[in-house]
Amino acid sequence: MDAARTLFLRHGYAGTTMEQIAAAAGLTKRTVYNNYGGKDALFRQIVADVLAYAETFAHGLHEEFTVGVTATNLRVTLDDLARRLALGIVRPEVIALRRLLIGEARAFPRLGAEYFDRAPAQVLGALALGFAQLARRRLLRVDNARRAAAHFAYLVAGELLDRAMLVGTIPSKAAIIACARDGVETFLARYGRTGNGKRETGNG
Amino acid sequence: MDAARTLFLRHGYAGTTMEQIAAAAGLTKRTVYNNYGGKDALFRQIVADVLAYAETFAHGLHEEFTVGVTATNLRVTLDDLARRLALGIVRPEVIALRRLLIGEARAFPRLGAEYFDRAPAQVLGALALGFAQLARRRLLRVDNARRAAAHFAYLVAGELLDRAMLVGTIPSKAAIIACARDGVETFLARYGRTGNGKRETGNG
DNA sequence: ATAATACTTTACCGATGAGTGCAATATCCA
DNA sequence: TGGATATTGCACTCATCGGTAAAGTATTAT
Repeated sequence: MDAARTLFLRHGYAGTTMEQIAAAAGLTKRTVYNNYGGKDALFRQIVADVLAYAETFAHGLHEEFTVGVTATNLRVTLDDLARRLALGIVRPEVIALRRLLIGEARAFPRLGAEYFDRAPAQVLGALALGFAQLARRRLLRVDNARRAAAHFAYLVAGELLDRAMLVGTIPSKAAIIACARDGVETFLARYGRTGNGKRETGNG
Repeated sequence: MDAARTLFLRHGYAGTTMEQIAAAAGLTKRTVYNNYGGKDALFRQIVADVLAYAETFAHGLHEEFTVGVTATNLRVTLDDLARRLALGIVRPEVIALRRLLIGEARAFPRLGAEYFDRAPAQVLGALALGFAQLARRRLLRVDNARRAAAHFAYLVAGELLDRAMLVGTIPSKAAIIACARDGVETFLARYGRTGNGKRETGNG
């Protein structure tokens, strides 16, 4: 399984042969067929495993996100959250998985949607939950928590993600952190209560 | 060429055979080989053509973007720009092209980067140019025009694009317009001069 | 020891599809 | 009409790769 996951992520579905998988695993093609029942099933199982792992990342974001947040440390909390989010999204394995799922979307039409529901959507859900809580505590001004979550996520990582998906190169850590911080800046300009952001918006 | 483009975008590179292309074009496989020299060359040429077309869309955004903009119509101008941008990005052909390039990134490593440079980067460049002009005319407060352009673009279309890429479904026009308008809202909260981003309630 | 199970080896099948050779035929232009 | 060029039809090669067959070999439990 480890061998298959590595090979699929590195060389894609069509670019990986069952013999390569068997060789990398120290097994024989026949054994792989006996245990995992064909390339399709093997691939699906591996994707399912990776998705389960990706889900834990999404849930991990919710931890320590709302507890202990005050008006004074809100910005630094969001900065930290944004940095973790951006660094998590543009990780090479994540990009490889996304590219893999998009590339095999015709052969496996369900997997892309399943990934979206179990990773990005979970992240957005966790963010929305947190923002709603912060809004209830008057630390943010959020009318539509879900929309705010999307704005946060794609402000912070949208460009990096898009570029990484198309170009295939992972941006530098410094660039990621800069994007994250500036994304929070814009986020707080709209959703922060006056006094949180660097500047205030004309409130009506 | 038309036949090949359609087939490649619809069924992918590996999912399209030279015979299908020839049949769709009313030609013979042999003739296609005589004129276009193999599947690789044909594919590259088609992508090049589509990229040239995509570039015109990017440049088209710059038109009527800065001229005639005043403090009073800034918001509606940006709303219109955002709507055009979002509608342009999530068009089925665009999504299909992006998925195609990502899927074939291993066979054609350059094409993804070339697409990024000729379409999204051109859009970001045009936006940055326009925002810089508007900042010079004191209609926006933009410190980093390039970053502002990225924020604008991915606020407006980031989530739609990401979802479309993974799930493969095109969002409804109403959803696109709502995203565009709310993205402008957040954009103006940071980059608008006080008095432009007035209404932060009653979205959707 | 013995029987059941799992793994290995090697060879093979079948399908697919890119690309080619070549002679016959159509099309076009002067 | 004649000659150059483009197109066709068809059979063919070559390579890849998923998947299978069958017989032999290790492992393990009882």
